[in-house]
Amino acid sequence: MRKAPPDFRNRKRAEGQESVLDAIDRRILDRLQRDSTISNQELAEQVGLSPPACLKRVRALRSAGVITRTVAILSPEVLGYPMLTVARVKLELPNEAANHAFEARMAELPRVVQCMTVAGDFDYILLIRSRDVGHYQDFARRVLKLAPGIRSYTSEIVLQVHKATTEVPIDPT
Amino acid sequence: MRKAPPDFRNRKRAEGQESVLDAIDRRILDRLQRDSTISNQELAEQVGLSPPACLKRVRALRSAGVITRTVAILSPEVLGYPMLTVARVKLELPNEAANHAFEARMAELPRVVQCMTVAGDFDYILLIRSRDVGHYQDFARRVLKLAPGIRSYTSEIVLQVHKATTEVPIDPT
DNA sequence: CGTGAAATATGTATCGT
DNA sequence: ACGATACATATTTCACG
Repeated sequence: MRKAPPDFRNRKRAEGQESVLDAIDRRILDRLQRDSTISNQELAEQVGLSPPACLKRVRALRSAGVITRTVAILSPEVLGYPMLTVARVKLELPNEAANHAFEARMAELPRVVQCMTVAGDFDYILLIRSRDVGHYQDFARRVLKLAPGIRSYTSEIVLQVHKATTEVPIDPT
Repeated sequence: MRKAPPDFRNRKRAEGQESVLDAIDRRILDRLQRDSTISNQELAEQVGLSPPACLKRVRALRSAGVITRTVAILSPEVLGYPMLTVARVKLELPNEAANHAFEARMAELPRVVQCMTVAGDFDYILLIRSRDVGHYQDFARRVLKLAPGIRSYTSEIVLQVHKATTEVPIDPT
């Protein structure tokens, strides 16, 4: 009972095709993931299409889920969250209920910007935004120490972010 | 001979003020970091301003560096990069030249989506996008094993991304 | 997919508070 | 200094070939 669009346009697929995106689609995506403030006119010109044709493709790319969303990226520093920490969490028991509870908790905390499971230790890796060290310590105590089913955790303070891109490789690199 | 706006509007600052953003600015940022496809008209209505006044604020927020950029977020899965890996790298000698060379190398590799230095071990943490396990192994051999000055590295395969937001906390949480 | 026209949004100027 | 109204310009978007 799936309802989402199963694939992108009626291009050749199901043949083990690697991608259903043609060169123009890739150029559109390349531009938009760098800067989506450009007008559709400008974009159309850059990719060699008329504005309506370009717009149709962008909309198709959206509804197909290739473009998941379009957002403004804000400066954490200016907004008072200059600190970034990588935390690793180990649960007591990796059972379904405990995992789900933990993930739901992380989902609702704005300071947790990333939460993922990694192979090997049945661990979570978190990226956490904080105002300062005290603010982080507060978070660690409130959320990590007291959270149900947490066995242990480690924190690593990020000294410098050298690269943090939202871009996904497009060309067959 | 400065030309860029030295600070954000002529609000009260230099008084050790924590922030120069008022409630309306925060509402603008809140909307735009969730979805920047809304028109300025719609945004203006939502924040209770006239379209020109709203536009002026958005532009000011941009040139002040509060909004750093506006981008389309693409689906790594659809684009053929479903795999995410966290790598930790330890350099032989944490000298200036080696660090800079490594950071420059990471900056130019599209598959490296994040690169940061963490306290404690003078280490790097990388987040790497790959097509599959073989593709990552290839990367690890070419980039991590053979990179000059690398002492050791570990890789952790991300099984599931539960949360990955580009949003920064706005309200005084 | 392109062209042309209608609908809509953006951007500017000016005035008022 | 900031916002609102009104007007001009530009872009988005629809219908059609």
